[in-house]
Amino acid sequence: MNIGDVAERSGLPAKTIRYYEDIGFIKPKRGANGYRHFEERELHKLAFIGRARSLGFTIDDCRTLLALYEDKDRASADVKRIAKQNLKEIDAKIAGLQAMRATLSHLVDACAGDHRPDCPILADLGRG
Amino acid sequence: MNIGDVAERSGLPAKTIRYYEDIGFIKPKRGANGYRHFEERELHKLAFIGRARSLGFTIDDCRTLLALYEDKDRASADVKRIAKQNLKEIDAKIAGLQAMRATLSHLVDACAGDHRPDCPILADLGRG
DNA sequence: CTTGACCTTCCACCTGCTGGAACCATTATC
DNA sequence: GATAATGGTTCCAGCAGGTGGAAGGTCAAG
Repeated sequence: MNIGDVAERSGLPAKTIRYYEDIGFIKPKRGANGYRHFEERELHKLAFIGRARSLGFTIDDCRTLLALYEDKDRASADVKRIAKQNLKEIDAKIAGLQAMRATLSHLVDACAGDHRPDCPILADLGRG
Repeated sequence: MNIGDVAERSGLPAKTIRYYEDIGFIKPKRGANGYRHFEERELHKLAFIGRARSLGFTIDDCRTLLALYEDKDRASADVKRIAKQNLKEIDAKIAGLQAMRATLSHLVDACAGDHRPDCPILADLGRG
């Protein structure tokens, strides 16, 4: 497979795949023309990383997960620990966004949204 | 006021204030010793930006909001439109995180977390 | 033979700061 | 007056996680 096929099948942009090679996730062989040649195994890994990233794992998490994934002797406890930590971080992010949403929503409701210059949103931002 | 006082009173790090000068939010006068000299007005603006940032507005949003804030003839409708757009984006982020949380939480529950190598989290990430 | 899609490398840029080095100014203490 | 702590200044580099674009090589079709 060339990079374009892998991009399509993994859902990752070709740019990103090259970047992932840069940072050492994959090491595709090269053809005589210099083109990267990917095996199923690499596609698989990239798809793994793509899913992990979309679940909010950092690149560093991915490295660990990948190592665990490839180590047949690893304990599931290690993976669970990382996932739980990630879950906690997601919860914190959600809570932060919800607080932000409440404040903003309150201000939007209070704002008439008409053609007069009076605006509670700016009044709130400018208080103090 | 020197930058340290402004940092304390606005809650923004001095580094960030210098950065905000760099990108043109404020233009403090300079004393004979080269020190930045801030007026109340600048402090006010910085606090405004700080609050807007903490509500999830981008730097670019802040520019617009500040312009509206300083324009006594602006309509509150403009501000409301920006805030509503921001609210939509916050909602989308929350929804994304919640979906992510559901998937991950499900996997964490399914994972025994013992010393055996069998791990549903990795199994899920590696499917396909 | 040319067109166009695909591939390569490299370098810069994005957001929103943050850290550090190297240096000057002010103030408090001895 | 010397010294040290605490300000302030500049500039340069870097974080995550890529993205955009230029300049050029390659391949398959018509």
